[in-house]
Amino acid sequence: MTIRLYNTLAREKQDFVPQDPDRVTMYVCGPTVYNFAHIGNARPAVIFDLLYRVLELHYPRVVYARNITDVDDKINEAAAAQGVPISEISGRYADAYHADMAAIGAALPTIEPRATEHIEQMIEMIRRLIDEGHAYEAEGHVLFDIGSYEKYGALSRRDAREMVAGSRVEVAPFKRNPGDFVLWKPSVDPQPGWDSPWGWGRPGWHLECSVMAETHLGETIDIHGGGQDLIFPHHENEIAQSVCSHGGRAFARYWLHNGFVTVDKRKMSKSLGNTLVVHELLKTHPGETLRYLLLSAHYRQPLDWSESELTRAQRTLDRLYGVLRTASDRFGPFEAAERPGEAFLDALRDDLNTPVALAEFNRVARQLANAENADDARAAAAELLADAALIGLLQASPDDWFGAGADDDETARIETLIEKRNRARSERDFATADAIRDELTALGIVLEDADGVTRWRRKE
RNA sequence: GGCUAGGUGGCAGAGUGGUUAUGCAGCGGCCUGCAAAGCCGUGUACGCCGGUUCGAUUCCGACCCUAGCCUCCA
Repeated sequence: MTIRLYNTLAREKQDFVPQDPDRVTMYVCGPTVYNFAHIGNARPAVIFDLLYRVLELHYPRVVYARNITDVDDKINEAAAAQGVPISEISGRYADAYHADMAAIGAALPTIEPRATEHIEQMIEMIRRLIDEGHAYEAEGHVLFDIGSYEKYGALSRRDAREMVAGSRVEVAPFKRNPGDFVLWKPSVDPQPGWDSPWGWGRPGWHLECSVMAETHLGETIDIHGGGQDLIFPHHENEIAQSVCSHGGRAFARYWLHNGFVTVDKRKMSKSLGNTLVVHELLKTHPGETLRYLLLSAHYRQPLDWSESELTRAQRTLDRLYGVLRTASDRFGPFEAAERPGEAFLDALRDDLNTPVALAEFNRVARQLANAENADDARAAAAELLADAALIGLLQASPDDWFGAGADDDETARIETLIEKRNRARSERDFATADAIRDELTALGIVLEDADGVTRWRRKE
């Protein structure tokens, strides 16, 4: 019954106890919209959306905020390179992000704040930090003084002093401490900017998440999620900004971090040139296949992406849809149960153990395949469909899944051939029947004769 | 160098101090005119070396290997 979550702050699984059970709050770092999302960006979207769905089953109100970073130097570069305003870049890729995430079943969050709509609140937070002695102005910049926050480094378990030695970048001369980070920086002409007490400029990247979380969720939030690479410095900095501008009160109570999607065991990155863009993957694979693969490993583990793994995910889904189709024809129609199965839910409540949940899912599917009467079939299907709805799989109709892409004319042609073949079969003219089947095979159509019915599916 | 995850059967991937994960592939069988689909059966896996224990893949220690963060990054 209890939801258990691995809290990076404590480095252990803990029982999840919300501050206010009537309003659970969750914030997840969203995309910087300067390009198409890659499959690594999709992982947190899918994982935290699933967590949100699980939480919704247990609490009357869950507020999930996931930001869109629409002011950032990378957006500026892309805009400059293409000679268009930054809003065109951020608008285009925010739309693409929404379309791609919808295709893999990751719903929109409750709130999707945009950085550019919170400049006023950002300036306000900076002002508070300066007033409290946590930030200082230097050469048009405003910097956070990490020396002013004793617990800096608690999340990443890093010592700020060591970072001097480890620092591989040149430190700006006006910083008091090499680890001090920018809250506000000056803009020059083509760059976007806003008026502020410190001159015309733009906010630092870390600031927006603190501000948007505060604006929409309050000072202390229940859950904060993001990729493991954000632990340092991004999340560390968020904590510093929020705690110091909130009179020392906690920022987030449970910190969750997803592992990376890798290619050939290496983290996907622009510099390695191994990014796989969701937009492209969707041209050759259904969104559910991408989703199944994303869920097949535990969210904190690395997930090595490959075409062969995608094929496996696809085959597993083919079997699940096949079982559902056959059972529906025999005993359907089916209706989903009100709640997913308990074993399935237990797996998800245990730090979102999706591999165990999927094992349970497959077990229920086998029960459905083995059902010998309508009651057993309906019971198994009800559970399977409720599980499927929660985890976002089997959301297509089996016929669409197997016949995807077939237009009406083609469907009619295929069915005519099937009728012809079945006439031949009933006359025991197997030579003709097999010739027709071969003809269909050549068209990429596979036939299945079962329960006195011939079903067909497209085979790639 | 500092910090953090990992190393499980052919592959992917959970988990556990002593008993079947699950999926994909393979093999055998049932079913089928033959197939396909589905179902049933099948494989003594837990990096290496020590230690604790009646018993360790699971706990402890050392070692080897891999990836990640320390710089923008999901």
